[in-house]
Amino acid sequence: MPLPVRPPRGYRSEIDIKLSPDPAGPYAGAMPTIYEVASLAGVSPATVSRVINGLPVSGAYAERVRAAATKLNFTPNPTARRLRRRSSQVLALIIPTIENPFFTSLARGVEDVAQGAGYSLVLCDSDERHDKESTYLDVALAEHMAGVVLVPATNHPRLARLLERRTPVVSVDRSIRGTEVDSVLLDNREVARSATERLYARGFRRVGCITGPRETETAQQRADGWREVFSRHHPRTDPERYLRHADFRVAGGRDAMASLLTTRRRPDAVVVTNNSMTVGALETLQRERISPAEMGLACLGDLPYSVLQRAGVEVLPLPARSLGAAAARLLLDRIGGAEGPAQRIVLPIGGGPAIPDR
Amino acid sequence: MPLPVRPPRGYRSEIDIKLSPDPAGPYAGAMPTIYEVASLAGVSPATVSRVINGLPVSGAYAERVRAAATKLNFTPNPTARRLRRRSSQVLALIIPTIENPFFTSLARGVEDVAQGAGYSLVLCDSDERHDKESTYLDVALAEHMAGVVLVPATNHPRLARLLERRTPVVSVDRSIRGTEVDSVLLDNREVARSATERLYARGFRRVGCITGPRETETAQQRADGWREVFSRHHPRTDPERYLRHADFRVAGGRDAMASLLTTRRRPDAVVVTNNSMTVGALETLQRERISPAEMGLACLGDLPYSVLQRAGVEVLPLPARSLGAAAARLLLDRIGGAEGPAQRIVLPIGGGPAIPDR
DNA sequence: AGCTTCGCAGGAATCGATTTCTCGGTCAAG
DNA sequence: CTTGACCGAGAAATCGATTCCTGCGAAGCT
Repeated sequence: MPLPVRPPRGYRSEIDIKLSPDPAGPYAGAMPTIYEVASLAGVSPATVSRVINGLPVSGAYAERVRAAATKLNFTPNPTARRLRRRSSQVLALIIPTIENPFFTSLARGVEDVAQGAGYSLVLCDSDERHDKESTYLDVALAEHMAGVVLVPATNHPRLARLLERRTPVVSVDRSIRGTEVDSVLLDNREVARSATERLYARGFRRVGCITGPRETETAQQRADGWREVFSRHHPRTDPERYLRHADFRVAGGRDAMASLLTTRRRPDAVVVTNNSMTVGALETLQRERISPAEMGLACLGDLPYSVLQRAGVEVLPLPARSLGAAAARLLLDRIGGAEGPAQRIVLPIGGGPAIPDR
Repeated sequence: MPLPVRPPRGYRSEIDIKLSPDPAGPYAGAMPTIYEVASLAGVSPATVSRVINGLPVSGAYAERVRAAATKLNFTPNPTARRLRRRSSQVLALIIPTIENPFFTSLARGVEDVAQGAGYSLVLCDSDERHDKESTYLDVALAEHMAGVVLVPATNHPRLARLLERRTPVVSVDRSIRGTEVDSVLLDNREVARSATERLYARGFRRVGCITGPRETETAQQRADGWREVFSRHHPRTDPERYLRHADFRVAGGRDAMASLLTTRRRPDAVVVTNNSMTVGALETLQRERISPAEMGLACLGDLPYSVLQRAGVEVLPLPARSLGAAAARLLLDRIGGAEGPAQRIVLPIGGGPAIPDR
């Protein structure tokens, strides 16, 4: 039985023909390689590789290889494999902040699916910054990641190089303009509409809105949904008087609410378009000793531990986990070779399955 | 000027001597390699490597290489580098759940430091499960990660193989028994003591305690701190009557509080040893319509957005971010080759710098 | 001037797996 | 019985960077 060309690592064969382990060497405790498995099984490394990857190998050989691999507790070195294959079993997930539970839920959704399909996940926090986002996209490229799930921090993430290399990218929660990329989104307009309706249904007379930055798509869509219902109730009032743009953070919500309170004929209820800003809005209300009856609040998105509910806030949970799961499934499809134009999946907001299970 | 031995990828040189780009080939859009840089600079790949890694190279050559690298926008392929060097610039952070803000803050702390030192971070969620934790540890091993920051899900994480390979591991928040591993911990006993004292200071007469699982070290230590103060106030009472073990989750806190309420001569205040259980405890109290004055609560750890504070809970914030940062610094020291016995860093709870800055 | 030393760049081996190519052997058809 | 197709395993190239080793040339020393 011929030995592999290269002596297995940790063995010396230059002068001694007899191969002997070198336990004092720098490789003590290292993982076995395919060469060691091949040598133990009395086959070539190529055959071991074939067995591992399920390529046709005659039964007897396959059995010997499997036995040897088990005995040595062999795991293929993912780095070597990645170098050769030019691809890996790793996905990147880039979120704007790990500290908002909405995104951690989304991350769970992605992870569940990735995990189930044998992929690892690298979680990256772009901190809502274009530069950090770009850096992580470069990392994904350099690391030959199999795909990227991206919650874009800006309207124009730097995807060009990634797409050139045909690395699948799926955007979640926010879409990307001008680039053909799959996306999984919420029906933001509908959620906002529904939140506004609920406040009117509860008897409030004039419902204002606090939304996110002007240039952010989700913020606009949610404001649009509110505006639609508002205008129906107050056809002769300019809705913009009752709309505030903030930054999707606690402090922004705080200030926006303070500003709304000073409005002439101020609103008696407010739709706040994300969870963090609602916390800020609540803070202002509590500071001003304004009760939930005097000023109704609706919040798009949830905060765990029912904080908001307890304060009398009308909460419209968003399916963050489903969003992540759907994005991951779409990404895996593309990685699996699915062709066709970029898809745009809009999740129903009422709960229910994200996309049909397979 | 001799050409490199291997023709650069994407070029053919078998029949034509003239090297010409092959834009239709499968490598369109691929990243440049060190061979291409070498060829453009008219030097050997070895020299390019030296320049990139800051090894001594004469000025003129170095300049040519740098120019070529810049022109081609060259980034060394981390996979190839990792294979050769048998190590990477990636850290793993394994936390029990991404959905507890305590751990996301901790993650931020780790990330800040890692990022600053040029390391990437892979965030893994063990879901408090031994098997998932083991899997991630195996991944860290196989991926040649530079080090691991671990919040152990169990008392005996399977670190053996990682340590054999001399991969540095730092445990955070919870320590590991019987294994020589650096750890960064909180003074759990002191935090609990302090929380208990505060409730007595506020005038409560009998302070009970809800802590985590019996076999969890942090749960024990925190219970010990409470027990110490309790026994000082009630020398002739068996503290165990006023102690409940739950599971560190919301439901556990809910049930434990319900159980405490039925105690003969029930407590008029309770120290709850983590944030999630406090939410559960609050739920029970609100369901029973028991006011904050009737039943005081203290919580070890924070929940963002001041939920707890608003409910009259005495909150003792824990320095999660510092914990993560300190762990990361310790890990980077070890990666940098720091020798010596395993360290055990206990952070002060009052805030202030985690460990002296350098 | 001759010899050693030293610095520095190139050649080639190397990391560990995958994959193409090659070739010996088997079987079927002529 | 010979020849061609085919199957399957081994040999070797390959992925892209690092690093050991060799050797050239310049500088220093006697």
